[in-house]
Amino acid sequence: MDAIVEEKCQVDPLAPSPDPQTGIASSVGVTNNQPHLVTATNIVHLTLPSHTQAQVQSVIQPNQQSVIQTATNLQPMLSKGNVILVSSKPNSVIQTTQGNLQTLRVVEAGDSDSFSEEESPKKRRDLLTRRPSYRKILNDLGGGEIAEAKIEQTSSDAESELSSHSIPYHTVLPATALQITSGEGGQGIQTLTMTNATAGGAIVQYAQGQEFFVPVVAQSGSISGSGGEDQARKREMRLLKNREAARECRRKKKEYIKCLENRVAVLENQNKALIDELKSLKELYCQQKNE
DNA sequence: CCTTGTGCACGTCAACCCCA
DNA sequence: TGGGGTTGACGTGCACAAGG
Repeated sequence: MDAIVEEKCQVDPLAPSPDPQTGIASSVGVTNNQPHLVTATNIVHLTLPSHTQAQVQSVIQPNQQSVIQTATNLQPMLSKGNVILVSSKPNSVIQTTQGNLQTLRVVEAGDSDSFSEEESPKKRRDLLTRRPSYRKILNDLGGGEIAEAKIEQTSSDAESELSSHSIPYHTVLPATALQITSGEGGQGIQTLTMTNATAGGAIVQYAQGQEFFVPVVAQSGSISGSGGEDQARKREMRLLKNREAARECRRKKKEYIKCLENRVAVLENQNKALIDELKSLKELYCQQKNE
């Protein structure tokens, strides 16, 4: 049975510069027995040769110590000689619910992602002071493709509606809501809601939050094209895109906050485990001292 | 049942950033 | 350097719970 490492939050959003090059895929590996690492959207699968399965919650950060937290004891997986590369930071921890801190041999994961002294001051300052956008964070998380594809599709929908007019010009949308059918046998009836009806047209919104812009129909059947109306149309397009962008931004922000909360939980557990370990080491030390 | 407070999602504006 | 993307700020509407 393979061990599965599930990444809930791979990159610390507060890290100065979550370099895409230092993502989990490039920073985790095992040299012995050639385990297999696969990254998918938000999930990292770490396949190890051992016959164990572990659910792992981890926070792996490019410039900080990293934590891998498991629900089961990882001891059988991490046989002697295995190496986990956790970014370039030493002192990373694998923590289990049993409180077992796994001993790791941490090696350098390469210098390409490290902060070289020769880094240009400007770039360096940027990396230190600017918080990355949610987009970058999500890209680093690996989920950005979906979000971006959605945006792209939505905006291209709007543009293609404007340019190619896949909705016939003579289509009249008299109500504020109507239904269309799609699919076979009339399955998938969708409700269209018209919002923001203006002189330039109306935004038509249907089920799952997707929208497109329907230009107003002139008597002649052509899109009204005077300068003022063109301005209005451009404005509607801008508003539509910004509306969609704001929605996406909020979604990313929520994800970002979840990520932070997740990290807090993991770090709290790590802290607790380290305190326990320190305590037990102290006790051990005292015992040996008294002998 | 009505009012009030709270949380959430949304739309819009404006400032900033990035890239061609 | 202009256009477009991103995101903080602000206002609004809606849903829901609590209290009178």
